[in-house]
Amino acid sequence: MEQNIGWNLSRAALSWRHVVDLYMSDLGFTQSRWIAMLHLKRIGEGCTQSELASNIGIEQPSLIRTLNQLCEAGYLQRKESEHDARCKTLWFTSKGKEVLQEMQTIADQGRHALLDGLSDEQRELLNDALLSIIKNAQKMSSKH
Amino acid sequence: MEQNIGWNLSRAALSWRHVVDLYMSDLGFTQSRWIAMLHLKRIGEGCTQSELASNIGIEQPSLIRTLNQLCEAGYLQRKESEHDARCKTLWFTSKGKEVLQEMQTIADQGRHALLDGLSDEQRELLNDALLSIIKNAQKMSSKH
DNA sequence: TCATAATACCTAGCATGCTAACTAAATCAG
DNA sequence: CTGATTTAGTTAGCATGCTAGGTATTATGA
Repeated sequence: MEQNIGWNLSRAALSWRHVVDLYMSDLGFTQSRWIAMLHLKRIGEGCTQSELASNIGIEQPSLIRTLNQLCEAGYLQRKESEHDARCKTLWFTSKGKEVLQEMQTIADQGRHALLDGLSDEQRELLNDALLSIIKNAQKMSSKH
Repeated sequence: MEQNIGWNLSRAALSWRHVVDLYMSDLGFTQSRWIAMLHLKRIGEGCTQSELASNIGIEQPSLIRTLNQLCEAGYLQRKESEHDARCKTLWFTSKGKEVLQEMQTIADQGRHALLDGLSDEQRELLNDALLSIIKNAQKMSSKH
């Protein structure tokens, strides 16, 4: 039973992503794009790409592909930084600002439905267990 | 806090995979290849590709790429089925049989380390929560 | 029996994470 | 000041899941 826990983790994460993608597809967003948009909103426009990547917890190259798509789709804009010629800062377009609220609503609804049947306590225990696994993984990766 | 649970799920699953890949890389296996090998061992040589995919819980095209790699690397062999010309059956090579035991050991060690700090009860609750999410996701996907 | 549906395998291409390695710019150290 | 290191952004390519769609074979049903 416990032998499947890693696989179940993987399946649960994939299922979650597919459901979010399904619900966001009406808006034209996938999970990674939605995550990037909401994190940018949270830390504030004008941050650099590497700041956003670090805030989300992914590597820069993973983020750049997503940013390219969001810029192409007209939700974001890159601007050269005035202080540091290496940096580019990120800004919402007006189109981008418009979808933020609706995106948040859909994400909340999806999460609500996916966690249906789990008590508040169970959700908390789940989250704690996930954080514990992430922490253990970091330790193990850095040792290797 | 609860807002991050989906993202934490995703990070935990990815971290898990990367740790397994790290430990398996000495053997030349990645998570998906290891999963395919162990599931085949469990259900028995001679099954068809679609049986294995269904047993693992992935779609056929996802499995086929992995099987190609395992066959190329000399761990598995495909044979035409005698009863049904559409099917191919899967068999371990002697090289494949040799690594099975070691693979299982490494996987067990990795899981042990990743779950370090979680009690038996917490592990069970985690697993239950994951299964619940997977079930909810299936319901939601089929409705759309 | 013969057309239609279902099944098995496969290819092609998307989505998303990663590492490796490049360029340009800033910073630091001798 | 100049060479070495660090940082930001990028491209290239691997790993893995998926769906869509094609081909061959089997099963089904009128």
